[in-house]
Amino acid sequence: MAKELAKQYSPRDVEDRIYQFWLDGHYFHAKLDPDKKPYTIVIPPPNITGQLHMGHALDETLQDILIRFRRMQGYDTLWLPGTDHASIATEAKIVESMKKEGLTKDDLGREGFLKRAWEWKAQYGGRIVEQLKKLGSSCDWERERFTLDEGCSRAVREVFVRLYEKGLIYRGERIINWCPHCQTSISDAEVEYAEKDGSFWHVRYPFADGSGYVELATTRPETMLGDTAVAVHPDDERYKSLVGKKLILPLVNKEIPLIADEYVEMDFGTGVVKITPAHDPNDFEVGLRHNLEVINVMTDDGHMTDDCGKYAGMDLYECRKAIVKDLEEGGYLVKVEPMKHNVGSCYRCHTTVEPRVSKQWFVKMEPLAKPAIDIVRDGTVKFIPDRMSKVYFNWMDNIKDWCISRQLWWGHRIPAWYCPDCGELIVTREDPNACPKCGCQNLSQDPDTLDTWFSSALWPFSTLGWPDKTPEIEHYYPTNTLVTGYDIIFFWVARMIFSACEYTGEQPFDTVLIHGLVRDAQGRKMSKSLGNGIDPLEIIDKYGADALRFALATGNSPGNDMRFSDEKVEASRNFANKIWNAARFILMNLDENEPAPHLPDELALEDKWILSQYNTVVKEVTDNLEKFELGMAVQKLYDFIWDVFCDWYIELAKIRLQQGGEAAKPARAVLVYVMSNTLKLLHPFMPFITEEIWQTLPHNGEAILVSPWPVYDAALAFSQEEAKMERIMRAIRAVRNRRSEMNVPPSKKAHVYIETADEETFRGAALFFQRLAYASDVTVGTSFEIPGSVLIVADSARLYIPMGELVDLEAEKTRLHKELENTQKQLAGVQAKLNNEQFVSKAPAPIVQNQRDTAAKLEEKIQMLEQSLAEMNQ
RNA sequence: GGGAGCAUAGCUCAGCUGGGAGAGCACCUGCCUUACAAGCAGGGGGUCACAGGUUCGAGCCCUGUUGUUCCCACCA
Repeated sequence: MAKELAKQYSPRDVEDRIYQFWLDGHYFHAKLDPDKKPYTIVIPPPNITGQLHMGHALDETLQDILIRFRRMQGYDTLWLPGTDHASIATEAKIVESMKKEGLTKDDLGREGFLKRAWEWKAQYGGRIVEQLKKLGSSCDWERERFTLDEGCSRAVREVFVRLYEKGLIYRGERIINWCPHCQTSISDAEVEYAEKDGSFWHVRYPFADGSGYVELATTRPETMLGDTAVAVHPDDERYKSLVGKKLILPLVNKEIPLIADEYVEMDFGTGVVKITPAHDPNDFEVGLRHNLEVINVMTDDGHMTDDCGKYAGMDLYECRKAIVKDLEEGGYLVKVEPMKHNVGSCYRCHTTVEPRVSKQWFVKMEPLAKPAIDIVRDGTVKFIPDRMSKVYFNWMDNIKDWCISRQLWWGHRIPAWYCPDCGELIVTREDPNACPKCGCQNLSQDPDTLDTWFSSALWPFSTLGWPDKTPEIEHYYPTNTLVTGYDIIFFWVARMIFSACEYTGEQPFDTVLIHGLVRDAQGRKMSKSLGNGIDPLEIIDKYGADALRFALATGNSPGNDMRFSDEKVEASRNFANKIWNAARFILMNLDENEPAPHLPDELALEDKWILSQYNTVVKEVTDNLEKFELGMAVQKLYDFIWDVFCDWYIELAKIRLQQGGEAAKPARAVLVYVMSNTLKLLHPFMPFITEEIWQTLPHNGEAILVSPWPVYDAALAFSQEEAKMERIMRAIRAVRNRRSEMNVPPSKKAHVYIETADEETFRGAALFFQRLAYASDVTVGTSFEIPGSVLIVADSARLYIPMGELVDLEAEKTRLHKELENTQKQLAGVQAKLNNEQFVSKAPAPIVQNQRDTAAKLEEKIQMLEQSLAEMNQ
């Protein structure tokens, strides 16, 4: 009985059903089986504010491929999913939604705000998770985590306290990056620099004693209100004698000193720099060296402070204009030059960040960085591709202290309390009731929260129960592979590595698989502002998740960006359809009681050939996957399934299938065997369609995703049969080729005479020629003389096809001459190599042998061509 | 200023430890050959950016040049 399948594969009818089937079977759930080797991946937790984009799609696809592969190989696999609370992004969203109701954070208060945030999380935080499922991600949803859940929060607290106790966390006034829009400090890593057009204002600062002035230049005139010195280089002859004199700060009319500091570059501009310790990192350092006053002129939301006189309350850019105008009117402005300079902006909201002195919490990085550098240098943690470790080293070698406090409410609150009476600072694992020093009970907790990345840094172990020694930590930690994009090596990967070294004493994972960005068809970064983003969900809807996954995996190599286009998905969709139809064909031909895949005792030549080819694919694909060469693995499967299995084997199998009876049995068995095992190899890449088809085919076991991964089988290596089959295939291609060149329609069949020394092989292949080379009849012999026939010379046979009226003897001669010449040229090339003493003695034996074989084939062909030409001339 | 990637067919890109120059799309020719026209068969098309070097042999390794993209640092 033939089972009926639709002519075209329809992912929509399959995917949700199959996914539910997997969920119902709890196949994704890690069983914590101590007898099995674990394989663990922790997901890069997407933001709860996130919408699935192509970057996620790629990231998830790669992880799912690895997890499914290892699961089938028999590992106890855990793919641990979860989401990130995304402090800045989420808080911004909540504030935004409150704004619509005319509410501010202060209106609601901290508690009210947090309540609202948790409500928002409950409503929308799961959206991204549902979207991940559409991709087919086989995460262990029963272990889903959230960076702000109880366990992760406990880990955060533990780490904070430990670092504090160790003296690696400190609080201090430092210059930090301030985002006036998000109204919080951000870390150095969170600033993006871009070159922008600006102006260079040249200004005169007069000496207090009226003895002239110095000229300096600035790109940010508004900061001059916070100037507390002007600096020159100590060796600068122009100014040496003037150092120590007082200058009048224009507009402010305050005296500031002219100081000497090596930081100043003599050759740049006028060699004079205004020093604003509160608003420039370098100036801050200068200020420390010279004990200068630090005057903050900017408010949290980017306006001038009340101390700024007439400029107070202006927004920075308003103020800049006003100051420039006043400088001009006061005769201080010398000139304005256009200038390109790098401006930092907030990675979340892209507002220009302002350097600003502020009291913040920092992690002392140097002691933490060292072990983290070593563990990568000694290979315990490997980056793929390797060059990414250079990016890592570069950052770690020049690491600066990490500003971890944020002036936000949504996040892990800093576990520090201040005593109003004695000023004691209390940092503890349990919330304190009273000051341990003076007993005061009126403690106040630090209002700040921690950088989101502080909790993400602990993700590989906080999710497994750390700091407790849970069975999960024991079994699944250290995890194995981390898959992520190169854009977050600093934010996340580096911080996980040093965190793991410090707190767990082990690497968080052994391999970091880095992928690139998914760009649009023109190679542009996908972005909201450009509106060129491609929605993975729309692609899934249109082409299916398998097609999307396949498109993302194909031609993708570690660390490199890739372009995404509809054409690519279409090609993948077509491939899915090809597989679907191959399955449909096989099913059409199966007996009602076809047994599960097994190999018959009697195998035909073509059976051995396909099994041998399949066997090679098993080996290579497994090998590729183990080496994280996913793009290569997928390419091999594509080629094998389409070009080898479908285009040749299925066509050859049709012969016996149509004969029916006993002849059909082994063909059916081999079809089912190769098909279902190839589906297994393809399953990590295209999970839905492979499961769907596998379930329809005769099979053992519950589901393909938990079926054993195929292994290389020496018993299936049939090299002689492969060689024989190749010979036949070459002859068939040669016939097709000739007929095509002569524009003979397929409907015009013709008798084919095969003249060969290897009669046995070709006699056995007679039906192949009928089926695949448009032969009406096939006669095999050692010598023929067929007048008025087309002559085709393959390397091991001459084929005559009588086609009377179509044959132009002279044209045939010319063609054969040309072919002879070409073949002779080829042979000459090969022989040149073989005659080279150096080549023969130095090249590896298999390479030399290969050249000898090629020469033999060419010689054989030349001989046949010459013979043919001689016969034609008679 | 420092570092990295990329440059292969008209387009997009594979090419793993050096030995066959490849795929998809596009193009041309012929086919509805009952699994698949989302298909089948055949075809054209490349100085592997340029110049040197190492090697029996280089798209691949080394040096330099050009073009291009990115990352880091940052001179006000």
